Amino acid sequence: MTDTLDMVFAALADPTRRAILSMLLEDDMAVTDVAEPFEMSLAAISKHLTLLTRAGLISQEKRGRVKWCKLEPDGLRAASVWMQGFGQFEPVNLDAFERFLATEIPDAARDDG
Amino acid sequence: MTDTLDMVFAALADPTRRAILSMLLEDDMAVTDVAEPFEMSLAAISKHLTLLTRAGLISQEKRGRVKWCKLEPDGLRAASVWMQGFGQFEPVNLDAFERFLATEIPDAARDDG
DNA sequence: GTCATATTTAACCAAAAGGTTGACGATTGG
DNA sequence: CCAATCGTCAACCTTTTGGTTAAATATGAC
Repeated sequence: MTDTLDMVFAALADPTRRAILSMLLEDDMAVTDVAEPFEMSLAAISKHLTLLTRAGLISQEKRGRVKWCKLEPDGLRAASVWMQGFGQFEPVNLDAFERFLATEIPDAARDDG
Repeated sequence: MTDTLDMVFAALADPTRRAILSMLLEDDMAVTDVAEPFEMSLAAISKHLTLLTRAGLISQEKRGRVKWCKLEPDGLRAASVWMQGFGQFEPVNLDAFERFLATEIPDAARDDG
């Protein structure tokens, strides 16, 4: 599963990972905090996060001993374009979406603090 | 995997199934004809088609001994909506998000379109 | 009726997915 | 330094996925 579309769609196929993405929509989070609401081990969440990172849907940056997870909305672009091919759907307007995040959810749109 | 989004995204995660959907974009096809370009048994393709049907992405209608496969683009809608919002359980953001849809993506915000 | 065609089902298999626990390396704080 | 915290890795397990082949079912053609 090295193809981008394969990885993105597979990443989205799991409800835990979709929930993680929704959480990250509000704000960047540390791995431990991402894991907190789930009834599942930290190791399992860590694997989900690795998979989301490889799919390009999030990025992870280590600061001190804490690893911060950040949504990468642009990771959806290839999938969105593919779905557009089916006609009747509008593309996900990611540029506009990021502007939306910046104005409506200032914390989540921080670039560098 | 009974959740609709799970099934749709999982269905899209396989390159064979995406190729099948692309083929059906051009025209309805019989199972045998769908299978023809693939280097894989007819039984395998039959399973892929069953999965696509359960995900709501295609429908199959038997006429005589031939089973016709037809694209159901509307099956992508839930996935498309999820991707637009990148998640849906943020009550605070919903109003703003709909305003966002209305201004940036007029077509997608139609209720009866 | 018999044979060919279209498709599914059953039994099987290897590999991948998703989870567990426990040990480990890195970092921070007292 | 020592202990606690953060996160990953390794080993393992079970279930699902994606494929195979062979047999079965249903229909059409002659």
